[in-house]
Amino acid sequence: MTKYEEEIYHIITTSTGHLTVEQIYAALKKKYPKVVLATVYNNVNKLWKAGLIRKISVENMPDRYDRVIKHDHLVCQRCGKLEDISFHDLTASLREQMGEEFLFYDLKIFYICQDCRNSGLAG
Amino acid sequence: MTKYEEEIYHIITTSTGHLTVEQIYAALKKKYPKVVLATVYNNVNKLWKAGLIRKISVENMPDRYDRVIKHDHLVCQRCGKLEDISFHDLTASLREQMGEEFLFYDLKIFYICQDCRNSGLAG
DNA sequence: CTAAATGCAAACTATTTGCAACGAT
DNA sequence: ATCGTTGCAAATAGTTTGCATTTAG
Repeated sequence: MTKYEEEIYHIITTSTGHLTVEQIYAALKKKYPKVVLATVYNNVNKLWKAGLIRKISVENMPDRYDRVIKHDHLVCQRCGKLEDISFHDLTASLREQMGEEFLFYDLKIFYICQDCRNSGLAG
Repeated sequence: MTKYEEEIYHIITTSTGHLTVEQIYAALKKKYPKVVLATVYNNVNKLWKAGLIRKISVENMPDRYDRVIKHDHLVCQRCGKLEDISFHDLTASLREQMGEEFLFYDLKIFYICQDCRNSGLAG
């Protein structure tokens, strides 16, 4: 692992923030002011292809990166905030219903987070 | 509903193909050669905001559009192909585990489709 | 020395926006 | 007349690529 790869991996896996490339870039820049965005993209892709980090795509937002340990996600439909949550594992049940092996599954629950519910705009 | 809105809605809901904007555009152009891409984007967004169609984001591919009737998705990790599948409904179980209401959930199962498994490149 | 990683700019893909012209009330 | 829709071009966001330079083994 190169310096940046290691650092980026560290940033992603120690944050609970489900960071975007821009956010990783900003964090990395504090320590290495000369780094450029493309380097972050390159490294994030490398880590992802190596299976060391997880990529999360949500409609209408930039991709975010996360630890690979198995867990599900709660997505606020209003502000886009992402939180980890671990529901009962579905692997066995899904495999049985499918009648076939699969690689992994991705479960997202969309809701309105407490912050958004509080900050008015009822609905 | 305008002419295009209606037509686009029709294309999306009668296809099983989980079409991208480009594909919708191509289909629409056969009937209305003068339509432009931006119009497809605008209408697709309008339909989506109105809750009439569903948007599907998968890592590393353009968004696709689908019917709104509740169902899950099978995604081929290799070629990106998307298929519908309906697993046992998880709503009650998730709500119970969450202890809170949510809007909806999104379940994707990643696998290698038969076509990809056949066409060599073992693994 | 060599191969891989980085900085940088340019390219590219997907998508959105501004605006003038058009079309349907 | 008015207001939303369309065509069109330009802008933007997110991401990838090519290449010369730097860095690490």
